[in-house]
Amino acid sequence: MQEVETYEMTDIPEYQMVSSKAALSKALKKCDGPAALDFETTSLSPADGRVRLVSICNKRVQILVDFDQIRGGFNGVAHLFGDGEWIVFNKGFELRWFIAAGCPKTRCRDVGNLRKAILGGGNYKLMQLLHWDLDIEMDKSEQVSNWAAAQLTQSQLDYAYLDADRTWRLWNYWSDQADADHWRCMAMFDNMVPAVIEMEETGIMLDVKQHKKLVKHWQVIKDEKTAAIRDMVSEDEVVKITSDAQWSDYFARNMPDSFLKGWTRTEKTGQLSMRGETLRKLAGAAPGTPLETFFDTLADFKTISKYLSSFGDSLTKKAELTKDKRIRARFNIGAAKTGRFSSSGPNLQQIPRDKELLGEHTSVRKSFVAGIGRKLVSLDYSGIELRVLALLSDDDQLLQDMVEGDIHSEVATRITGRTITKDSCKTNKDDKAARSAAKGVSFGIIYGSGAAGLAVNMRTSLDNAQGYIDFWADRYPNAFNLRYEVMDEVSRTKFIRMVDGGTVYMGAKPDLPKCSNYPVQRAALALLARAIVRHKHSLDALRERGRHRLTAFIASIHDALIDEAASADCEELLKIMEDDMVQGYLDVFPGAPIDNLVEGGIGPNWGELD
DNA sequence: AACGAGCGCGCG
DNA sequence: AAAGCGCGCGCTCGTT
Repeated sequence: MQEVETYEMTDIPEYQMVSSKAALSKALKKCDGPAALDFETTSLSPADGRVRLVSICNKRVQILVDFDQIRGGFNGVAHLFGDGEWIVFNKGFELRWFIAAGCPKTRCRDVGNLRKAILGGGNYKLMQLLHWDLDIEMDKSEQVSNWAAAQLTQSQLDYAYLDADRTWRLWNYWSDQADADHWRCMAMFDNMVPAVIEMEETGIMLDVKQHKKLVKHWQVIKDEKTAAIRDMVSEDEVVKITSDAQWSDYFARNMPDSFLKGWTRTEKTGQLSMRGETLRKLAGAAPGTPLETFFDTLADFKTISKYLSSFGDSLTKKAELTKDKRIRARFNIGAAKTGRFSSSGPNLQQIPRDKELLGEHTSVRKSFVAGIGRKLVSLDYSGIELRVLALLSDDDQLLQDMVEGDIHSEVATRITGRTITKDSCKTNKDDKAARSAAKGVSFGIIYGSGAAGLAVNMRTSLDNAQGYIDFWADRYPNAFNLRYEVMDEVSRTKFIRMVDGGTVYMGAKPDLPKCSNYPVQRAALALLARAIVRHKHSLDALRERGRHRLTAFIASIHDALIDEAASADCEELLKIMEDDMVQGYLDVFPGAPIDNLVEGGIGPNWGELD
């Protein structure tokens, strides 16, 4: 309490209160160019709240508007903002309120996105940026105060105005450093906001009954595994079977040094690693012994526990919180350093693929369904990172192998010396293993791996790994050399310039090997961004003409788009989506080959799309 | 009780 | 000179 009262008035810049439509109109006209804008609202969502205050700040105008003083409130005057250019932080928030007020075309630009265009992505709060960029400390204690109160306190008003002031200063700071390409990149991020709002508001339906059945089954398995483990190790020896640290202590106490010697250790604390992969390896090293059973059972337990804690009741509960049983996750634009999206609350980008789980086919994605009378429509860019690598590095051989066939089979064929195809992998186990190894090599190369890393990851000798790399570098010299060009650029400039015009700052002492994949990952994001914007426009145009009334954009997962639509509309929608994705790719790589670029289909749920 | 570090693991 | 990228989240455990 005391701290809030000692607020220093000298810190508050001067601003005018505006409480009439006429005064607001006059002030907005006076802005004459971009101005920072910030809302204080009575709730986080337009569905159950209203805009109480807007603060506006640029060189000419510094005002705070109380919409409770204006007839019709914010919604009655929102159209007055139609001519302006509004600088905001977290555009998704402000734009939602403009959309709800019937003004979806209001021009908002996100200062966070300008920063991302220059430094690279991240998921930051305004307070952090003010601290890092302007060395300003902000008191956010009023942020959650009651913005519906009849009489707002002076402290609330000052707080509300300050946000616009700070946003404006941040905007000036970053505009001064932006070049034309940075502005182009900022627009790429900004333009995705309407599509993201649609995805976040629509959500994806969970078949709660189906999912509960699945979770119940997992629970039975977990109970079995728990009992089996407890038969072998009592509570006296390991109190908590979910504790990796306790298992580490237990094995350190009970196993001979010869056994412990080869056990992988954790990075920071040097404990015995309890990764599933490590446990499986230990099991494999003791065939036919109780130890094999034990390590396998512990690994099984960890797997099923992961599914239960990450993809079990937490998803059901999220769905049951809503009336329509839909899960509404967030899609955070430019949240990754490379500019990729992240997803949170829940993270829909990490829902398990269908697979054999402990000996039986398991599909979590089947729990994510289309509504009644509807289907899901989904397309992926196929092998987009390798394709992008070929295009960025101008590697004709890699491009040809990507476009004309199956690159992993191609590499496998060259490495083994015998012809391997996707078909031959279906019948020949060795071919399948060789193709999988080839895949490992190509991904290793994309991620800038050396022979040592590749050897560990592929569980092969250093010589073998080096041989693979040599082969790859020989066949795809331009693609292979891209990493050296990127590292050279970073060591000279500390920045990487991306295909969309943005730059990524790698720090004063850049970690060179880390960044060789950044331009590739970023280019894949850039073409997805173009596809997202195009697709949103396509859907809006259809719906404005009264068609596709039930169609909605519901998700984007790195290289994929997902829609939900009335069954009768799906075939047409699939074609539209395909076109939007192809054109998005061509926006970034004009004239590039489009053969076999996208794949996917239509289905009743996320697990069955064909 | 709240928080951060460390670990592990799901996805592209 | 080196050298496998990018996320979010659940859990445990020590600290405050």
